[in-house]
Amino acid sequence: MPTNETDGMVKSNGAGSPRGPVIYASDPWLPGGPSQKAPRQLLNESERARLTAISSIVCFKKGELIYREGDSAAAAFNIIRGVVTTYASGGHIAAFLHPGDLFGLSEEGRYINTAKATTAVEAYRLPVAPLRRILLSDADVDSHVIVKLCHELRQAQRHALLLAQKRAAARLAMFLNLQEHLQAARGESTAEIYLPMNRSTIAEYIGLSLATLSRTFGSLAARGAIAARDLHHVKILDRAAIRKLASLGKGKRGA
Amino acid sequence: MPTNETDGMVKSNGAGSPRGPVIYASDPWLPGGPSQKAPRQLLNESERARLTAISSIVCFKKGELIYREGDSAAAAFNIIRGVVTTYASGGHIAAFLHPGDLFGLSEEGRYINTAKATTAVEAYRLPVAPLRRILLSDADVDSHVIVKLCHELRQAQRHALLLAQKRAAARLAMFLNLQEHLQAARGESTAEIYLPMNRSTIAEYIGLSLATLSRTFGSLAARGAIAARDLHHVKILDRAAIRKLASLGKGKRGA
DNA sequence: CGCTCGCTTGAAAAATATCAAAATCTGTGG
DNA sequence: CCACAGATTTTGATATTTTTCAAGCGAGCG
Repeated sequence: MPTNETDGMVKSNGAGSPRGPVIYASDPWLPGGPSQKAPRQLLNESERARLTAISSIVCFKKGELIYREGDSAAAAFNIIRGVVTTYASGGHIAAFLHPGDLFGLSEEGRYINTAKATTAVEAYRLPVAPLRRILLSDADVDSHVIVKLCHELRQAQRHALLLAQKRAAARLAMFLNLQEHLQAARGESTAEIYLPMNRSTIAEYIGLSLATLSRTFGSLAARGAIAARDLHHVKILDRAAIRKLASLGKGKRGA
Repeated sequence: MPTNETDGMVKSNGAGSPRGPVIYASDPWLPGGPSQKAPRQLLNESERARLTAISSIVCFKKGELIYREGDSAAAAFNIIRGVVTTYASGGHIAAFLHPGDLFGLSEEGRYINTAKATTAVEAYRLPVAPLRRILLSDADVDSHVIVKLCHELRQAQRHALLLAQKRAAARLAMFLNLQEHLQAARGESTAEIYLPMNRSTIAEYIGLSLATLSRTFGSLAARGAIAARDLHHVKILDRAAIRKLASLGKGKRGA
């Protein structure tokens, strides 16, 4: 068994299941506070129906490996519920994926990164062969893929922007902003920021040591900028402070 | 005059000019040393002819601003000669663009970043209106755009990977590797790495202060890992050392 | 010639990494 | 529901690294 990519428990795609694959893409980076603007669903009914026909639903337990870099890519996934983390070669974290996100795509024959379930995950599993047939035959889906890629590109660029910050507090502030905007883009409440991943995962994502990240959380809380209900729920108390940290690294440098 | 986007000197698109727009995309991240594998041209003759028909050739002087974030996007560009640097909002550097690269695209109505000529630049200028017509009418070009976007996405992810490194030497080593691979992908010689941008630009790109970057260059040279012919030409002497630095941050941590 | 701009170098200060121990959380089994 | 074991997170002390501020150097240019 070269991969455990099929290890996820398979549920029948029957009654009571969601209505079919959903792909969201919208620009979550609106200036100012997060907006509740509804995300844009990229697939129309007919496209969704065709994708549903070839898909099954799989579940992964928290922490479970979904696929490993280099495994031959048998399927792509579309998240229904939960959060997935992808790791680039070298062990660094490439992205956090949420419901509506698509992953396991954009490789040629083999997966180019490793995917792990950060929380319990439920997802559509889309076998590549039929998926490719659909993509090739439908020009509309093609253009949706373009939109999705632009979306991911912006994400990656924001990640780079975050990592280019020199101060730990600036990185964490940008990270929190990012999560909040993504939440808003998904149509979820932004009363509180939900951080499904654990501290070491965040530390890796924003390029800090675990100890420094912990201290930085503490320092922001001590300053009254944020309040942590528990390890996975943070509230921004002083938005101006967070924004200032995030925008130009503690506001020392002139704009 | 809301934008100087048309300030570049316009050359007649006549005899002696290159044969038409060229878009390259290939995976420059082949393991091991750089390869001389030829880059893949994405456009066929007919596509190129149609793009040529709507394009003019423009030139920009070294340091000249090509367009600014927020300007209304009148045209995209395809580089013939020279290097362009794009700046994300906040002044951070998003990417370095080379001949065969396309930029000024993937915005909606307005440019989302700022582009500046890092060296003297010659480029095809593709007005958006006719360009859009071509893209909409041609499914093939569509799929080429997808390939190109995947390419840019990988680039951005590598940039993030680079920035996630904690030690300055590791970042610089990754940067040099990256430039070398890109050179190889473009079919240029890799006897020497050409760095068209100045030191502060590199410093921004890899998220270090100018002083630290300078010291790190010096330190790598002192260790015999690299040799700098001048500020824009570097040779890797000890490839193993560079690779070790680039792969796991000085090799302290187990794989 | 004197200028500015870009790069290097120096010294001190600040920030972060590292190593290690204590505290807290999570999930499991009784 | 409680107690326990293992994993995760916080906190502490110290060592490195990087930033910062400032001064020098050199090339290109008016």
